[in-house]
Amino acid sequence: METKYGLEDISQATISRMATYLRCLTYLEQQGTSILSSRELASLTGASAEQVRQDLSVFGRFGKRGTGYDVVGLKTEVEAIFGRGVEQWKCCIVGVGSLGTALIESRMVQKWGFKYVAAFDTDPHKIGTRVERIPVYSLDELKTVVRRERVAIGVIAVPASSARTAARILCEAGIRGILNFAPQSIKVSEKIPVLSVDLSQEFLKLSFYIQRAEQRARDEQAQIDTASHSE
Amino acid sequence: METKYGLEDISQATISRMATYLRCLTYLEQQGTSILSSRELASLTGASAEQVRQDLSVFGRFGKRGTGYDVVGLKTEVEAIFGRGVEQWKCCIVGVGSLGTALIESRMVQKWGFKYVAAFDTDPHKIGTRVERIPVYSLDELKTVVRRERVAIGVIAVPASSARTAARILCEAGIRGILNFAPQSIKVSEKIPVLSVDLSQEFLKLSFYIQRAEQRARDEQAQIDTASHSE
DNA sequence: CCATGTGAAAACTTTCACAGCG
DNA sequence: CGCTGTGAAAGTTTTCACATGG
Repeated sequence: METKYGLEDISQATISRMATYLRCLTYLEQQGTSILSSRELASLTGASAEQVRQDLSVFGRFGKRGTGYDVVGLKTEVEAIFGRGVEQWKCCIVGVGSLGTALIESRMVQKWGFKYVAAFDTDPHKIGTRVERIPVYSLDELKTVVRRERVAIGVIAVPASSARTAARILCEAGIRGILNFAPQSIKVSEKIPVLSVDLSQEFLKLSFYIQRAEQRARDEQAQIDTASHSE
Repeated sequence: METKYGLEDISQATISRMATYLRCLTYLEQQGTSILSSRELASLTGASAEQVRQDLSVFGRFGKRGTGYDVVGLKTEVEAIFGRGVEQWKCCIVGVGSLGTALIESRMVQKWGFKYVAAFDTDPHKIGTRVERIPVYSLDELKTVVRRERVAIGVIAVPASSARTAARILCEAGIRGILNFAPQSIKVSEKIPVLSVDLSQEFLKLSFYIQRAEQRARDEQAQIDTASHSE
């Protein structure tokens, strides 16, 4: 039951893959699968089998040689790595626009031990209402509420122009980490982790990959044409 | 004006940073900044100055030695790299739940040359309505509409259990790329790029970083305590 | 003199190959 | 015998150092 690991020197890529493994393990558990090999987990997640083993070995030895991994056991270990069981992560949302509302409504997050306890906005029409039972407060109340409720994670879902102000207030309130959905890079104290997700950037990246894929297809076609021509 | 580049062998990390540079350049253009150095762009984006120069050098030589980069000129070049100007990217959304609606309502995407032209759902109450002027069709009509409108990008915003079906239908309709917001890995033909964004995974990652940051802080504090004790 | 652009070194990540164990 | 766990090799990315040119 020892899950001893120095939390340092673990690459972002490893953490991303660990999160993906966890999602797959949950799915497999629901399916009733009890044992799986690194190869199977690899093919489900798009990684290589060696990479799966390497990633897991950073945190401990969870498998049985000759057999593989116990799905439930490994899932429990990976959940522990992500802090599940240690605590219920209380979250708040700053910005109750369509994205903020969507984030609250998508209950995805509850499944992993996260829980929204408050939302904040500057719009007087929204203040005092509730979104899925979560009360919407004025931004002025943020510090008080975050401190009182001991909110751990602040989710920024405001326009880019207000993002930095939101981050500053959250930090002053003693937030422990920030998830930023505004298309604006955020700088706070080194001690507060900030993770930014820029949805429009994903569209840009995809359009690049599309162009590249289509360019490759054209190149291949050209090669086939040349080959058949020289026959 | 030459923007010649082999679109191959460019790392995902470089593309992500390029998208971030583009966001900053747009911001700087609005601010009225006309010239900037690699160092300034680096500090705005969190990369290093060398990395900025290395990234840009993959695509061409856009700067003036001793001076820096012309904001508008560089922005135009980077936009071209992402396919801006080449075409208006037509998008469709599969799944008009809160996330799908939020994606349509957040106009962020229009700014970069993307445009929603259709949405699809299986809910009879939604079919025939409009979300921000975008018509909602039945999923059965997807192939016809995507082909007719020559939709380039399909955005999946359905629950995990329906994601693969959605992807399959999109591919059959001749979509050129997929942006997947469902917490489910998607496998399609090698030729169709798929980019997945799993929001709940971001929460998990953040909780890991919070634990690590707090562990570090405790370790540092312990060292200070030890040091002062041995005095 | 300044900041870019770029080979080369350092650091890091992934893959390989196989020892070790159920 | 099969699959994990792991050092070492191969490959990739980042940083360094400096030549180059406005």
